[in-house]
Amino acid sequence: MLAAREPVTLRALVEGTGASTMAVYTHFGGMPGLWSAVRQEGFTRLAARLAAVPRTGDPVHDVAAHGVAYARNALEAPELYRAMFDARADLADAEAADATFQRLVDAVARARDEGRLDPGTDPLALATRSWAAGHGLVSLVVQGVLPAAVLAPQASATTVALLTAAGDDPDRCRASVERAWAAG
Amino acid sequence: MLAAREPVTLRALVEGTGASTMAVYTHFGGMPGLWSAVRQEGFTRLAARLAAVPRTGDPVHDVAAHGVAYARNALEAPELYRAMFDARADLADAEAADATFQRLVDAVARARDEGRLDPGTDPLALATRSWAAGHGLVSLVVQGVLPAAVLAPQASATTVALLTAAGDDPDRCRASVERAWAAG
DNA sequence: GGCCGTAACATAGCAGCGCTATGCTACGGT
DNA sequence: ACCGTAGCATAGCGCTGCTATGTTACGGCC
Repeated sequence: MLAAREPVTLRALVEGTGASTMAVYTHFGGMPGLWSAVRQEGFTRLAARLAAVPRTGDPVHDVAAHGVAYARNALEAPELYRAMFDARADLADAEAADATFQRLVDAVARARDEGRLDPGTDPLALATRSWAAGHGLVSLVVQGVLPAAVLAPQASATTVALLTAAGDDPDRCRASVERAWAAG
Repeated sequence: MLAAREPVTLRALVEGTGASTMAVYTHFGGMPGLWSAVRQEGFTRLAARLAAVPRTGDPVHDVAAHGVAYARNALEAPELYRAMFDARADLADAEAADATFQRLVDAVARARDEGRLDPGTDPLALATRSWAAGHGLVSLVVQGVLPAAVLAPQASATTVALLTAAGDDPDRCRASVERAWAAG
């Protein structure tokens, strides 16, 4: 129904399922609970995506690969991505989202610890910066403001800029990041 | 009503105004039209903000100043910013939004033409990159996912990274950008 | 100056929404 | 064999955006 742009109403949901509207209240407690479950499903899928990113010998590539996985997850289920960051429902499952975000923080920390980034780099701050930039790009694409074709080159360029500013060698960084986007 | 987190309903809107629900249909054609007008007002205010950014002798500072104005506009009316990018209403006033965005493109082009950025810099691409990153950061802050305190340092760092990657001198860039954020 | 066409509005009521009170039904423990 | 409980179907509540209809007030025309 999300993909078909149909309004998601309680009555339309149960129609054809043989169940009544009460089933939604038994299992989800109401429409807000159902939306919350949908959002949680979105974070679960994203977490699975990021967990599937392999750890290679190139930590900068791995950081970029997290971004690729993030973008692919959003583009393959844009409605779910939009629901995840919908403003009308407060996201109470912040701990699950935080755990997922921590994977990116760890990847950044590894790139620093293995000497690709400045020793003084704050992994949390850089990961936050990268996530925010990627989120903005993905949001605008998912919403149709920007065409999907700009996502890969823009995300790639932004990642290179952020990691280069954090100390990585520009050429080496570009190679690592573009390899991640080419593979994804 | 947006600021008070109250649901914006037709009947609640006209209550106390002496008008009836029909006035909304006469002037806006319905609730979607009213939301569209609200969003357009948001873009109008943003355009006014960006138009008020003075042109100084430092084009990189001016680029960053556009970001500062963008962020201030969003933080001073977060509900309006959220409405502007609400997914449930398609934004048909894309031409107005484009005209506003063009200001940033022009600022980037000036920074390139005055020699601060690489001659091969694509102003549209770099402006898009900057806007997307800023939009992501502002969205997460406005939605309460990130604390407001991280906005200035993160936006500043991202801007420096993007403009440095485009060819500006790192130290000079940092000085220009941080001066913009300190002034804003 | 008297008339009317039109634009704007108030009123009442429509279908649809999320939600809940109530009663039925089918299952598991004693 | 019994009953307590979990789950669900039904009916209906208040509210939503919206519309059909009647009313009013203003501006152009003879």
